[in-house]
Amino acid sequence: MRHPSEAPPSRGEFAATPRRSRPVRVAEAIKDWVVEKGLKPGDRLPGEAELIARFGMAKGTIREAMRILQAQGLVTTKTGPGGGSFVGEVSADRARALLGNYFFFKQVSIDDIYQLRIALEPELAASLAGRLTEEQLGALEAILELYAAPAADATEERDQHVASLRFHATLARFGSNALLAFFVDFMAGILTDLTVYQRLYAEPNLELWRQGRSHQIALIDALRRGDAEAARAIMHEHMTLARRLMEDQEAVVMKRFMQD
Amino acid sequence: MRHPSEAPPSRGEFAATPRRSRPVRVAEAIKDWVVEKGLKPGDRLPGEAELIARFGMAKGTIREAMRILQAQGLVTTKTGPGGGSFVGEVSADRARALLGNYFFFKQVSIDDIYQLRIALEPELAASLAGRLTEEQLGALEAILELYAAPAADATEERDQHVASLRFHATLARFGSNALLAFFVDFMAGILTDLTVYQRLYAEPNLELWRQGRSHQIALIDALRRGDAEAARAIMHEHMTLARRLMEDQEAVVMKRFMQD
DNA sequence: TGGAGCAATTTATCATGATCGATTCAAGGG
DNA sequence: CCCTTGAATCGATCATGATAAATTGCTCCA
Repeated sequence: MRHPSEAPPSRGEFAATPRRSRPVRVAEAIKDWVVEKGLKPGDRLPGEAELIARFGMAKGTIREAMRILQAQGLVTTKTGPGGGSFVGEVSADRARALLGNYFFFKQVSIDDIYQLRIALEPELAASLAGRLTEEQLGALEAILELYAAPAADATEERDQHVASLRFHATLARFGSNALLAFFVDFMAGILTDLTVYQRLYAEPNLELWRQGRSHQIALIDALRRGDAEAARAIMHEHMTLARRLMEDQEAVVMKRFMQD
Repeated sequence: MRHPSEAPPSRGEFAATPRRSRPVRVAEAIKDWVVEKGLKPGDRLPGEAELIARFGMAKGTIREAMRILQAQGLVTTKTGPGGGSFVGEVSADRARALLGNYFFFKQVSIDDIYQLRIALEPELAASLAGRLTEEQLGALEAILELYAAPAADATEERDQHVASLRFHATLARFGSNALLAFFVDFMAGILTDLTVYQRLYAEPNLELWRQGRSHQIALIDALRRGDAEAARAIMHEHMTLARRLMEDQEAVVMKRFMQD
């Protein structure tokens, strides 16, 4: 950039704040630009070459800036003709992974998770009563079929618990409150990871299976009837039961990066 | 969600799966390496030069990988002697910003936020009853002093609301449940941004000021006394009041990137 | 003549390596 | 005590080539 080809047209904002590195500043400039222009997911961003010209910076710098935006899930980029960078909606999976990183070094106990589930899941259930299509109710019932019979061994038990958590995650995704849906889904995700990677729920537990399943059957019924208060009460009991049965388990903490 | 079927196969070396770009693969390798070694925040990572040698890749590739990890808040990097890259704990601010990106294109109404606040904040208040030091209680009371008198104009009104939200954010940070604390803090952050950037709470509202303040005073008292149920009830009433007064406001949605 | 398949071209991003600049800390000299 | 100097390390640039994918266009057979 110390060359005659230097072209600093729209760099007035940068010169003032050399505090952060250039790629970071470029990334933020692009973010602001997207907001300003009101671009939507799928819209094209300028290509590498144009950005290089626009910012008057080297290719590597621009590429690092795009990596930042990619890592945050804000843009996706394709190679080839017609390729380039595009505005991308942050996926729920990526958001969960990024948030999971935050909790990596924090101490989060099973009981912490259940304190939240008890507060949130009944609210979610109540808000969905009478608002689900038959197709959606059918999807929930299909998940229930995955553990129609008690588990025979530890492996089967684990799979059933993952399926059971998918029941809650699915319910969450049906919700119209994106915030509530995400939080519930996030916690189901944590528990799924713990189940799969940390051998949580290692012991088959007939009592949890029987009562949990009957709760979920009753819940679907209440949702179909549109009985919000019943749905809330059932979910509350369901969560309270699960928490009680979890008390035996060790207070495992999060100790792994959730993958994108 | 991740299922056992898509568990990482033989990702021992990179050449096997060129599905994702090299920088991404390097970043994940470093993540895994950190987990494997059980490194803690502040621990040193290999320098650029060593990573170049270790992975046999070009400097730019390594740098892009580090940018990815920096964007996720997982590493920080310093120049100069003794510099290099270090494992970094993801800050709450960054986590809020990253999660905020997820909701950027989602429709989130004020009512959605309050549905969650009503469910969570009382729970937080109850869990903190009798668990705060006098210093912490003093910090809360200090915030209260910032709006001891009703606001005179719109600007003052806005500042008072930001301070009021900081009351909730501060309370959240005192909590021992990191999950609950983050969620409450996150929503206070959203409302703060809406207040500052979108002229929410534009009209001085004497009723909200009077009742809100008396609620918070009563809440501090209950917290000091260690009366969990009273704290829960007061916070619930406080949130319900706020939601009711919010119903007049338009159902503004999130439309801006929260800054890092 | 038509068109299905395949290879060459085109247009992007992706990756490399050499080189120079900027920043930081710490040790010595005024 | 300041403050210059120097070494270590990341930061940025440039030129060049590699790789990937959509398009073009050509061949060849029915």
